[in-house]
Amino acid sequence: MNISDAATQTGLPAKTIRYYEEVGLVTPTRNTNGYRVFGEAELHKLTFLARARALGFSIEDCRTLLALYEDQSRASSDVKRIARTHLDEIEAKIADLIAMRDTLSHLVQACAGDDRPDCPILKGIETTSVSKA
Amino acid sequence: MNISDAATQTGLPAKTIRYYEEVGLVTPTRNTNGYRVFGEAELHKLTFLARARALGFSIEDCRTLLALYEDQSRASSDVKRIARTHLDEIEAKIADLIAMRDTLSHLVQACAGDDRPDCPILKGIETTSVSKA
DNA sequence: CTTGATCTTCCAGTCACTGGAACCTCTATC
DNA sequence: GATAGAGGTTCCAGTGACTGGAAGATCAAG
Repeated sequence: MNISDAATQTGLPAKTIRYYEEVGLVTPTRNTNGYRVFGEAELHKLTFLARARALGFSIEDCRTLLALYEDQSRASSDVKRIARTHLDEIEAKIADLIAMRDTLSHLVQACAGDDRPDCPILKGIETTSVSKA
Repeated sequence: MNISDAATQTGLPAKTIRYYEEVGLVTPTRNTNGYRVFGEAELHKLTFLARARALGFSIEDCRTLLALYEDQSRASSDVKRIARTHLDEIEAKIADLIAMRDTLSHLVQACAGDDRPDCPILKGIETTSVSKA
């Protein structure tokens, strides 16, 4: 299986797959012509990576998760710790974004949005701070 | 006022202030010794930038907002359009993160997190996809 | 044999900083 | 005047995770 088929199968761009090889996440074999060949195992890994990335795990987290995924004697606590940490980061980001959204949506609502120069948004940016929870 | 005072006043790192000058957002004058000098106006701009960045506006958005902020004949609709677009992006990010969080928190809850290798998180990454709203 | 699609590598750019090196300037103390 | 330390300057490189594009090899079809 060539790279474009692997891309189609996994939903990842070919460029991204090459990048994953570059950083050592996958190691497809090579044909005599130099083309990458993706077998079952590599395809499986790529799918795993695509899903883990979609869940927001960093490349380094993915590297660790992939190692645990392949290690039949892993402890599930190792996986859970990584996931929990990541979950906390996601929660923190959500909280940040919600604070931003709340502040900004108030400002947007207060702005007439017409031809006049008077603008509560600009005034708000001048004076309002985003209050983190 | 030197850069470290400006940094203290605005809450921005000195490095960041230098960067803002590099990209043309502020233009402090210079002392005979080459040190940057920040007056009222530049300090005001830096504060505005710090707040706008805290609201998640990009540097390019900040550039536009700053121009509008300084333009006494601006139309508030120009500002509102930028803010609304940004607000939509924030909403989209929140939705993405919430989808991630929901998927991931289910997996974390399902995982025993002990010494055994059986791990619903890894299984979940294998099979679950993040469902966007 | 030619065309066009697909593959390869390599380099540069993205965004908004951040770290660090090398060097200059100011202020205070001896 | 020498010196130490704090603070300023520039410039270069790195971050994360790709992404775009150039230049060139290879393949499949007609």
